[in-house]
This record gives sequence, C-alpha cells and structure tokens, in this order.
Amino acid sequence: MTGEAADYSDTDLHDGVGMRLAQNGYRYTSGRRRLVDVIAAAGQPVTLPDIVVAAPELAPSSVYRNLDVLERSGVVDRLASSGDYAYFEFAEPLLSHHHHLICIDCGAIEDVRIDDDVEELVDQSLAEAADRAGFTPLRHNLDLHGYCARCA
Amino acid sequence: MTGEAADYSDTDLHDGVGMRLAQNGYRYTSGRRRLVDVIAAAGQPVTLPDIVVAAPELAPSSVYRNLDVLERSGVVDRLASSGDYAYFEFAEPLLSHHHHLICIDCGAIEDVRIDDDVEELVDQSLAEAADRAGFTPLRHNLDLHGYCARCA
DNA sequence: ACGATAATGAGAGCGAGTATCAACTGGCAA
DNA sequence: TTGCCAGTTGATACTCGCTCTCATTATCGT
Repeated sequence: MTGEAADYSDTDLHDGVGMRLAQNGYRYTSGRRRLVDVIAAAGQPVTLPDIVVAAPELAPSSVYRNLDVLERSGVVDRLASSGDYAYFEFAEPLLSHHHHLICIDCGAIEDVRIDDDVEELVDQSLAEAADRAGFTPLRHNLDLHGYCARCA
Repeated sequence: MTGEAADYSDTDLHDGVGMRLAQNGYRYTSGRRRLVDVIAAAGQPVTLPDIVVAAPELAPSSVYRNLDVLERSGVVDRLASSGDYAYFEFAEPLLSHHHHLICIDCGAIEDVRIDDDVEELVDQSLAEAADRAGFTPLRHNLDLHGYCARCA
C-alpha cells in the first residue's frame, strides 16, 4: 500500500492530508482517503485512468473533484502535460523535492532526485534571470525528456 | 517583424524552415510563411489566440494543422501547459537553448537563458539520474514558476 | 498549360475535464 | 436518539481546445 517514494508512514501521510484538508474546511472522507492511498501506492505521478483502474469503486467525476480539492489544500500537484491526461502527485511538503523523467513515446513519468549542490546552483541562476525580468520566483520545474526503459 | 529572440535574419529563418519542411515532404506555402512570421515577431511562446489576433486571415484549423506540420519537421516545439491553450515556439536549432518563466496567475510564458556552466552541471546530474533508471535522455526542460511583472 | 499531389478552411466530431443538482452522509447540539 | 445542516457524492449534461473530414483550391514538376 505504501509507495516507495513516500517519506511518511501510512498514518503520518493520512494525518498530514487530513490536517491540510481540515485547514481548508474540507472533510477527509473515505473516498478521499482511498484516493490518497492509490496515489501513495503508485509511487509516481498518476493519471485518472491509473486511479480508476486501481480503484474502480471511485467515480471519475468525484475523483476529478477530489483531486481539485487536494490540489487546493496543497496535498497534490497537477503536472503540466502535453499528453491526453493530466498527471497528479503529492505536493512538495509531502514528497521531497525531485524532478521527472518523461518518456516522449509512452508518456510515462518517473521521479528522480539530483544533487543538492546542483539544485542550489539552478535556483541561484534562475533567481538572477527572474530578477532581470521583474519576475517573482516561487518554485522551479526540471524535466528530462527521452525514452524510458521499456520504450528505448 | 523580426523577434528579438531570433538568432537569424528573416531570410535565414525562412530558408531554414523551408529546408526542414522540404526534407519532410512538405511545401512552404504563404500561410505557413505567415505563421512563421507571427511566431518570430512574438519573440516568445505563443498560443492559438495570439496567432489569430496577430494574423486574422489565418484559419484556426489551418493554423493548428500547420503547427503540427512544423512540429513534425522540427521547426516548432509544443510546450506542455496546464492552462487552456498550448504554447508554441521555435525548436532548439532555430532558437538557442533557453528556459521559461511561467506566470502561475496569467499563464504567460517568457524566455530566459542561464549560465552555460550551470546548464552543463544540470545535464550531467540528470544524465546520472537517468542512467540509474535505465532512461535514455534527449533534452531537458527547466521552468521557473512564479508571478510575472504584471501580476506580481 | 497540364496533371498530380499537397494544402486550405468551414464545419462536424472527439474527448478530457467541469458544472449541475438531487440524493446522501457524517458531525453536532439539544 | 432525533433532527439539522453543511459538506459530499455520482450520474449526467455541458464546455471547449483541438482534431478530423472533405470538397475546393493552390503549388510544384514536367
């Protein structure tokens, strides 16, 4: 049930999610708990089909609505995608900072982490560039596009 | 007419585009030339509305089809977006390597460049991470999310 | 010019995601 | 327990960016 990418135990994860939902005036219902379990079990970004295949008892319309609720509560991030379906994964406080390997053939997305030193240099360089453009930086996004192990 | 981000003169740009289209069995028609001009004039990633506002004589359906043709020919890149419209800009050989400032409020995308040294470090770190995952890297994508000068 | 082939554009169609709304659930107070 | 009420659910209708269709038109090679 626990995805390898999660830095928390199941109970800690649910506690954290429940707290964030409560802070935003939402309830942590069984359906939302199931949804969180599915995302945690995947251990990588998931699409709507991924979710309903893993939990057919969840209604698609409710899944979309609850992903939105989780996103508003800072539990989940929606990844920009050029494919058919949007990808979702836990937001940064629940998942340590990382980046994505994106397969340009099958569209699969996998998490990777890189050196903190490099990470810091990137942030520094981007901050300078942003400053020059009058841009207020919040977070960066680093993806590697190529072919995954299966499609290579 | 010439966008400041273009590294080529108008004639060089059109020559390059024409060559790439020809290599893929496509013709460089006046509509496609007009489309290329609009993208070049923008000097930053553009959406379909941007294009038809700048060139109302271009039919939306033809613009979409031609953006696809240009993408297949390696002239244009489609940027993954979480907003309503997809963004398009010239592909790497026609535009020097750069990254994007993405406004999380209005969705506008601006080009930025960072140090070559940092760029190289990033590629190196990502290559190592990719290798560990059996992933074949092609290119990387680095975006900074935040608020643009107008929305700050 | 002529013929073959690619391109055009208006509109129909597709599909991921969203809005709607009546039925339902769970927490809380008395 | 009982009733109340705000939040939730899920089937369905709907939106809208984008693609497909196809008859017409433009472009290239000869």
